[in-house]
Amino acid sequence: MAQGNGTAARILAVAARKFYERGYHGTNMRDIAAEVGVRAPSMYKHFDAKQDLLFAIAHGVMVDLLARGQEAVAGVEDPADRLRGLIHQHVAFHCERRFEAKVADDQLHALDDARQAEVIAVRDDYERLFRDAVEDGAGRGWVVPDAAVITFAITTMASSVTVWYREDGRLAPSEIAAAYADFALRGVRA
Amino acid sequence: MAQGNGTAARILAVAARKFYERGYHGTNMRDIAAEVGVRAPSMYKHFDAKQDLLFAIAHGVMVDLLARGQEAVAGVEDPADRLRGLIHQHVAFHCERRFEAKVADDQLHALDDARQAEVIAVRDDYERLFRDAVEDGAGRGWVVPDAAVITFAITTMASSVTVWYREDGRLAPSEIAAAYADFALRGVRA
DNA sequence: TCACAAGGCTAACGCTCGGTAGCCGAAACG
DNA sequence: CGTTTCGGCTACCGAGCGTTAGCCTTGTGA
Repeated sequence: MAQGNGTAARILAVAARKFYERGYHGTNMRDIAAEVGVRAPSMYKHFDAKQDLLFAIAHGVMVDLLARGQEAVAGVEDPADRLRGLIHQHVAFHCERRFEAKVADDQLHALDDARQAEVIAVRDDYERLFRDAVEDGAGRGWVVPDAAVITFAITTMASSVTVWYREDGRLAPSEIAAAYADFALRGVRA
Repeated sequence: MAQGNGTAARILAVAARKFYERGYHGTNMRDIAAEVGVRAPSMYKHFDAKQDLLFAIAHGVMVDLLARGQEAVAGVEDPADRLRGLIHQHVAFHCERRFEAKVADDQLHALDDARQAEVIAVRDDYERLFRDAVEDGAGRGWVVPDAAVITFAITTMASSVTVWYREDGRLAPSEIAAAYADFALRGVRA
């Protein structure tokens, strides 16, 4: 989420959690406002429409995710190292920002076509980081029956931490990330 | 979906696809009715409330899934064979009934507590089939840092076909199922 | 000091939604 | 052959929704 404790940032933080819990259409502006500590009309001083909240959340988290993914692979040659770094970063990120991340995964259908396409374009760039690593690996003898299928399997599996991760849970994000990375890498390497 | 071409069955089939595409709260009764070829009030001759549609879809698909899972492991001793059979059946099922299956995964929040609990109870029984296989495997030297985490990773990954599988696609359900099962089994075995 | 911008508030609008009331034709059944 | 059931329909209701209008207080800068 955008930094800061300003009202706009708090609105986005609350909206992300509500959209995560009940979906975009299952959440109303009055509920968000109440939890922010404000009345619904006041939110329109910060955002023009409810859909802008969803777009800000989904687009913002995808842009951050892409940037972190690009950092993770920068200068790394070996595809196994690249894939491991990507998975590790992906899982840790999805633990720490699980509300926004899951909203960006599941609630895009509520955006109009143009904005949905804008978010998806960023997501496609991000997924390409994974697919490139998998395809490079396939060229070096990994077991990859279908690069798209395997790539999607890995990212989906790694995203699933958004469902169950808890800050006060038994496992730290980096432990979970390591477990997933190990699992996936064993899965593709002969 | 329940068999038959009766109006009730057609309502459920359309509702499942609409809930899949736009979510429960993003779908209205008039839209479902229009696609069934009927007016909204007529649907109340078959179901008492909108939520009953969601429950019928989610509970129905989970009950069927559990039954098929139990068949898949019946009489199979080796945990690797059991896990492979479970994944194979899970993936094929999620291809063939992707609308209902994804609705049962993602839309439970829209059910009241009692019905949500009822669906979750069936889902828990189903997941236990997988966890038992993973734990048995862990007892035989598989690489399982955390049985719950690995089990959830496998089922989530295998469920993800609901997002992209197409009936007219390049890969048949059983091919996809085999790819996932291979990947997962390599992931857990030393 | 005073104008203005920022950011709260209350009141309320117009629309959409899930659901109900009640009518009607056709099929099933005694 | 009459009657009941089934499953459509139209008309409509009441609630809740996103959003707007317009007012007021507070802080800021000329």
